[in-house]
This record gives sequence, C-alpha cells and structure tokens, in this order.
Amino acid sequence: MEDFLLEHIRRHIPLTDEEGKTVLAAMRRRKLKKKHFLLQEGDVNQSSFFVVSGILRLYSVDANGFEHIIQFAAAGWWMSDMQSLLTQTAGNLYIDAIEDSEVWQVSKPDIDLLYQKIPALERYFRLLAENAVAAYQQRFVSSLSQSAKDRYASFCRLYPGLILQLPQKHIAAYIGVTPEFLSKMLNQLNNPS
Amino acid sequence: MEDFLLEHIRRHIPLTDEEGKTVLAAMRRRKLKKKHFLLQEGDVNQSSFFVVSGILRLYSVDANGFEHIIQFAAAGWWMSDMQSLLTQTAGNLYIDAIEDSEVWQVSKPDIDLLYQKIPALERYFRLLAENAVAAYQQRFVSSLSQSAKDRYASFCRLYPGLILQLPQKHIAAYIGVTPEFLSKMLNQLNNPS
DNA sequence: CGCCTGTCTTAACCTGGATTAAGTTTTCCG
DNA sequence: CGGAAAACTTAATCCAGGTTAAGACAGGCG
Repeated sequence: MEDFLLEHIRRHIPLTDEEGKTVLAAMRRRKLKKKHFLLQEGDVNQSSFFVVSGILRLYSVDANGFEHIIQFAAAGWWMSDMQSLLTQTAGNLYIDAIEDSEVWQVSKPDIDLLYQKIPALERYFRLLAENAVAAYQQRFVSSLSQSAKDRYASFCRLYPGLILQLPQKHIAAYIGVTPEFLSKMLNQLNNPS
Repeated sequence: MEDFLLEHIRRHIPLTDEEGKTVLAAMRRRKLKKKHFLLQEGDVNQSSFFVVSGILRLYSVDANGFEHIIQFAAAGWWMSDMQSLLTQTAGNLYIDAIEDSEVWQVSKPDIDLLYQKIPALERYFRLLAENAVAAYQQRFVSSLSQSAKDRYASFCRLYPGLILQLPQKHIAAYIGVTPEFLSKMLNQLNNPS
C-alpha cells in the first residue's frame, strides 16, 4: 500500500529508489470521510489529489442547486480542478468523497520543485494529461451525439466497476439526466414488454 | 511566419537556436484547402497538427450523419484525435479545414525522437495538455449544466473571435443544437418583443 | 431496535429543442 | 456575370427528457 503511488509512476517512467523517496516526501496523506470536501466553489485548488482507496467526484453545482459530475476518480487516479490549479485563482468546482477514502496530495509549489529534482516526472504528468485529454474527447463524442440510453450504455462499457460501486443518482449526474429519468430508463431496459 | 511555432514554444519553455532548428526539421508543412481532411473515421492519427493559419475542426459523425464538433483550432493551436494518436489504433473522429489553412505536423515517431533530443519539450506538451484538460473540464460544466442559450453565451465570451469567423451551423454543432434551433434562438435574442 | 434521512420508484403533466419541409438569401466558382 | 450549391430562416408538429409530487424502501446511527 505504501508503494501504490510509486508503482503507478513506474508504469510510465523509471524511478530510482532515491527519487521514489523524494516523491513520497512531497506527498501529504489524508483520510477523508464520505461526503467531506477536498475543494469547494470559490476555493483555489492548491494541490493535485491521488486516490489510494475509495472514490472521489469532481462536479459543479448549477444555479438551481443541481450537481453535474465531470469526473469520478477511483483508486489509482489523479484529480484536480485543472483550471484553478493552473491559474491559482478561485475555481467553480467541488471535489468530495463518495466513500471513505485515502487521498495523497502534492501542493503546486511542491510539484514544481519535484519537476526540478526529477525531470522525468514531466513525462509522467504529460502522459497522464494526454490520456485525460483522450478520455474527455471521447466523452464529448458520447455527450454530444448519443441519447441518454446510449450514454448509459457507454458508461457501463467504460467503467463496469463503477456501476456496481456507485449510487444511481451519481451515475445520473454523470451521464446528464435526472435520477427520475434514469430510474424510468432502467425499468424500460429490464421490462422490454 | 517561419518563427510562429518557435515563438509559441518559447512562450512556455526556453529553446536554443540549435534546438529550434531541430524542431523545425521534424515538421512537415502542408497547405490545406477548405473542406479537405487531415483525418477521417477509421484512420490512425499518425501526427499532431499545429495550425499556422486558417482554422480546423475536430468532430464526430453520428449514426444519422449529423456532425458534432469537439474542438476548433485556430492559428497557434495544436489538434489531434488524442485517443487514436496515443494508442495508434483506428479512431472515430474527423479533422478537416473550415477555411484554407496552413498546417504543420509532426509524426508520432518524430515527436518521440524530439523528446529524446530536447527533454524540455516534455514540459511544453505537458503544459499544453494540462491547459486542454482545464478547457475540457470547463466545457463539461457548460454542456452539463447550461441551457442552449447559456452555452451560446459562454461560447461568445470564450471565443469572441470565432463567432465572427465561423458559419453559424458550425457553432450550432459545437454547442450541441441544430442549426434551425440556433437560428430561432438568435432571433429571440435580437427581437425581445 | 427504531427512526430518520437519503435513495429509488412511479406517474401525470410540461417544455426545450428536434424534425420536417419550404422558402430565402448568400457565396462561390466556372 | 450567371447558375448551382451552400447557408440561413420560418413555422408546424413531435418527442426525449424535465418537473413535480408522492409513496416505498433502505440502512446507518443513536
């Protein structure tokens, strides 16, 4: 469990033991209870978050108080409000824990120091960001061109584990429908009478 | 004009003249007529594209033949089907020119060589990818939580130059409505009788 | 164990935006 | 400069998905 992050990094770049220690020294660990926040609207996102266990969500809250989920992060995923993190200005997004979670975080200044000490990390985070871009592009295909039913099917195909793990209302907030409509939809799928 | 790309890179990282030449040597230049394709569904995206002049679009075509625009790229923007580029497998997206354009491209093998010769490029492309992630996250806020009218307003705020430059039907395909509905909407905005 | 809050369901009604189908510019290019 | 194709508009009709409201069913906590 101690090595979960280092293993993840080493799947993308080589890292000496020494460098591994430097990385771990920059990380702050914290346990997060269900429903507790890492970030709220108006905060400046100071750190990148790495999920060791549990599951987080990144979401916005609209003018009517409805939540819209931009991304989930299960164990082994990084998450941040990238806009706020990059510009160090107040953001409009929330991050909280859907389940009790363990999260490791690096502050922006510390990560900039890490880039100086271990340039290979530039590559690691480039690859992660490029993968995120690929995932977001594909999600736009889904969200612009598919019906709610097809978006649900895409979600099941892409994240079969999450379907089992998440309450239905969060899946609704991710695929962009109301919980009521998702419920109706699932009934129709199961009783195609 | 020759230095357009190098200036863009130097806004993010320092680059010696020597390194600049190495970068330029890896780029293939091409002129692209309006409506000509850089990429079509089923192709493997072999290169990253940098727009020197003109404007490109990245889009998918749904089962009914309707186009859905994931991103525009004006002068000074990079564009690719990231999924296809990273995995080197057949993609589901199209890239074509909305206007006559000049595009410079680097193939994936060549860019991997550039990373070896000029490690600072890892940082350049990390920063670009992180900015893209920030933009996509914000676009999801818009697309999940705003009405068509508000999405149009957001688009105007974010890309005021493009509003003037683009035919209306492409803006419709970007904000996710039909051209007919966008036309009706604009009328209502102008005649609030 | 019980209750209280959060989650899911059902159903009636409503609306933003799609569809279809003409007509009206505009633009482009031969 | 003319003719065809592309771009935009208008309007009638339709439907996916939202809204509202109410009840059913957990399941975590005191």
